[in-house]
Amino acid sequence: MSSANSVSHEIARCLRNEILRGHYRVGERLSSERDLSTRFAASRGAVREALLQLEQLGIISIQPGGVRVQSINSASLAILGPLMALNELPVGSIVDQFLQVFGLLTSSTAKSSVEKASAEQLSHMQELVAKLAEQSEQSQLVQVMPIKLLEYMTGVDDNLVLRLIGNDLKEHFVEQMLKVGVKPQLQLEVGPKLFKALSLSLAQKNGDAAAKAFQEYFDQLRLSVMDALELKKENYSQA
Amino acid sequence: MSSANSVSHEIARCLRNEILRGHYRVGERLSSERDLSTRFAASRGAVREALLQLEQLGIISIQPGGVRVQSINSASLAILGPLMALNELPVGSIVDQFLQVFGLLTSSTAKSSVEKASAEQLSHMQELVAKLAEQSEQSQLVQVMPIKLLEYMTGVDDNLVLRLIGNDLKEHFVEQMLKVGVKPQLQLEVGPKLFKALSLSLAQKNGDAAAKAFQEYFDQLRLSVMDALELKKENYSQA
DNA sequence: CCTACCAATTTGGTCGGACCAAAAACCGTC
DNA sequence: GACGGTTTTTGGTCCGACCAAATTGGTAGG
Repeated sequence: MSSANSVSHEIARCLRNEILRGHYRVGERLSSERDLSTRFAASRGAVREALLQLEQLGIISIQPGGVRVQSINSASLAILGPLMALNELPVGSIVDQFLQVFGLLTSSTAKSSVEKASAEQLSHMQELVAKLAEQSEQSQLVQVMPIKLLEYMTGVDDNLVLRLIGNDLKEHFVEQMLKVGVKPQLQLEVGPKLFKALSLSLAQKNGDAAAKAFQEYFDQLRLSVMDALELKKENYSQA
Repeated sequence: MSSANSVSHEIARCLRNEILRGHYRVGERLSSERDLSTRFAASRGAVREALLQLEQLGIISIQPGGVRVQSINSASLAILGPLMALNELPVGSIVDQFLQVFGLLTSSTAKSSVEKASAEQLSHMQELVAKLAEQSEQSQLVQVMPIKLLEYMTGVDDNLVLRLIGNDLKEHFVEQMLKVGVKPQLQLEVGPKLFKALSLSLAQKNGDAAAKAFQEYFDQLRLSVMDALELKKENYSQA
């Protein structure tokens, strides 16, 4: 990112959270730029830049006469991150939905990439999978997700639309999960099972098999993440 | 949208197109805000607001010392629209990729919504399908895509992540295709086939069947759209 | 009492000039 | 040719001002 600590970004963050938390009703007018500049003890220019960001996120609509709050349902994908970062703990349902979609896209990418891959690329994927399998045997590292492999597959698939969605999804989510410190406890056999299935599907250049392997993996991951979230939640309520 | 005809938006549009057209190399420095304000005969404030928009799109990075161009691969999903609107005719490969992903997400939505739907919702979907089938028999209207049905299914599914992706995808694409005037000539039996399959899957509350129906429909649609694009392309090169 | 219309006010959009801190560019030195 | 310090450039912010469009509020008419 750029200067995320600038005044305008700070104002944007604040207003964004207020809106996401439901402090305003849909269609309601926000304070005027001048009032906001007073409230935040900032110049009107800074406020304008902040509002412009929120407009790009699709949560407000700037028009002569006033700034109006829009429904989150009509927002841009980029609000996902802020939405999940709202509370100390992301809302479970959204995380679940996220993993569902992410799994879907990942499976599709896997299928496509395996089918498109050259012999050379296939063997490189094999290498990556082997390395992952090795690591997973030695230690249950932070490395819950075979990100490297995924990125490589994304490159092979070369579907810009898919890549762009992945950008927004990853950027605003993965880091968020890591920050919260959710460490899903996958069943021990889930990882190796994925790698074995992947290795096989690569050897056979079977895209559907690769897709299915990822799909099953993500289903397990979803369950684990939800469990981990539950656990965290209890800890919070105790503290 | 808001005041899309404002100076700052106009500057943003111009610079955006330049970047997307590859007038700058990745990492290259853009002109300074002051120089840009001279070039566009605008105030520095307007230029700043324009740059801020491009930053939100993820195609530039603003930092003290200079504005740098970023790779489109690391951009946000929101550049899809502008990317396709670059030339009179959108690039075929992107349209293809788009329809691929859109079909995938639609199928997923269909599956989920059918499985989640209440009896009431199911019957409403049946109605919509019936209405569509009726229309498709009478006339080959503009109505290539059962948008109404899709929106309703999205509502039933109630997956925010999916909905947000859909927002960005639809907003920037569907209107674009309509503007260009691409009218895919679907095989006559494709539409009715979809409706029949959908109706059946609804009656049986079979999500997988609904998903499959949409998948096949989109596969056909993809082919038709690509053909239509080819045709348009030839017309252009003749003119 | 409600409606339609008109004026005053508010609001966003733009401009110009100014200052600061950080980064980049430059240049002399070793 | 490489290093370190100075100068310049660049983004970040602020202030005050003007315009046009939208909102608001009051007024006259039904």
